[in-house]
Amino acid sequence: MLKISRLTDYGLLAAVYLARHAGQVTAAREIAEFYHLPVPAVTKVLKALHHGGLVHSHRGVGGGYTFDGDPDGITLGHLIEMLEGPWDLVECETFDDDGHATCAIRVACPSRRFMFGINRAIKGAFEQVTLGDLVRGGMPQPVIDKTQLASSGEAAQ
Amino acid sequence: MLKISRLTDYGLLAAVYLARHAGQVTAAREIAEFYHLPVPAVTKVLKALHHGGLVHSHRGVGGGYTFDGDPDGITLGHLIEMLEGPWDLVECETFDDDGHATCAIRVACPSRRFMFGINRAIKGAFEQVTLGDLVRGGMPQPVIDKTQLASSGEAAQ
DNA sequence: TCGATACAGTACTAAGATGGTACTGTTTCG
DNA sequence: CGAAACAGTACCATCTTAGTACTGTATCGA
Repeated sequence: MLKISRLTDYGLLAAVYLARHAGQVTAAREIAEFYHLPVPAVTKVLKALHHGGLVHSHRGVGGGYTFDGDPDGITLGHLIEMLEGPWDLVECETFDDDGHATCAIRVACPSRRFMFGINRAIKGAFEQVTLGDLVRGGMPQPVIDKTQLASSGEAAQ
Repeated sequence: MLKISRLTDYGLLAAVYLARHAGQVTAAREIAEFYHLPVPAVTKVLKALHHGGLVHSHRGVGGGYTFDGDPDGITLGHLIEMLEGPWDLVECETFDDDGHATCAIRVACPSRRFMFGINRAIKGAFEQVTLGDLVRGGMPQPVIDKTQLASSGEAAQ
C-alpha cells in the first residue's frame, strides 16, 4: 500500500512539536505523552531526526532535543528522507547492498523512463511542503508541473 | 517505505499500454511480453483494472482487454484506487473490518487533523496527473495548495 | 461438438517490511 | 555517585507483498 509508515508519522509529529517549541530542550517522554504514543517509538524517530541533522540532542538530566533552524528551509521530502532513508516511489533506480539494480532488466526496460517520471513528479510535490507549513497548520495543494516526465528524455512506452 | 507497490507499477504500465492501443483487443500475454513481466502478475492487475471499470474484457480465443474511454478523464489517483483499493497516506481515518478505527485514540488524538491535512494535500497531487499525461509522456509537477490543511478545521498540534 | 484460448475468481506460500520493545553503553546534572 | 536521558544495536511477532497455482467460464473455429 502507498502510505506513510506509522513511525514516519511519529517523526513528523515530533518535528512539528519541536519546531513549535523552538529553542526549548524537550525530552522524548514529553512528546510521547502529548501525542499518546509509546515512548520507545518516539525515541527511535527522534534519533533519526538527530542523525539527519534536524535537531540537536542534549544528554543527561534535563536533556532532550531542540530545534533552532528555519522551519521553511526544511521540506516534507527532507523529513521523510531522514525518517525512512533514501526513498523512491518506484524501484527502477534502486540498488541493493551489492550495487546491483533491483530491476533485473533495467537497461532494456521499456518503462524505466516512464516510471522515473512519475517518481520525480510526485516527489516534487513533497518538496513543496515545508516544516513551516506543517507548523502553521496550512498546507499547500501540490500542483503537478507536466514537463517533469518529458524532461527525463523521450517518452517511454 | 513510501513507495508504489510493484503490482501497482504493472497496473500503470498496462493501463498506458491499453490507452496507447485504444480500441484494440489486447491479451495479457502481449502486455507482459512487451514489458518483460510475468504473465500471471499482469493478468492479476488487468483483472483489477477491469473490476475498476477502466477496461473492457473479451473472453475466448482472440480475447483480451480494451480501453476506449477518455485518458484525460482518469487520474493517477483513480488508477491507484483501482489497483490498491481505497488508500490513504496516513491511517488516522482507517477502519478495520469490524468497523473499529485503527487508531485507538482517534477521538482524542491531537494530531488527527494535522495528519489528515497532509493526506489531502498529497493525494491532491495524484489527482493532477491523468492517464493522458502518462500516455503522452509529459507529466506535471504537482503544486501544493497550502490552504488544504487549514480548510480541514483549526490547525492541529 | 469439441478443443484450444483467454479471462474470472480464489487461495496459498515464501520473502520482506514494519512496529514495538529490550538491552547495553554514554553523557550530564546535582 | 546515582538518576535521568540520549546512542546504538538487536530481536521478534505480525503484516504485506509478489508470485504462482488451480478451478471455472466464455468464446472462437475446426
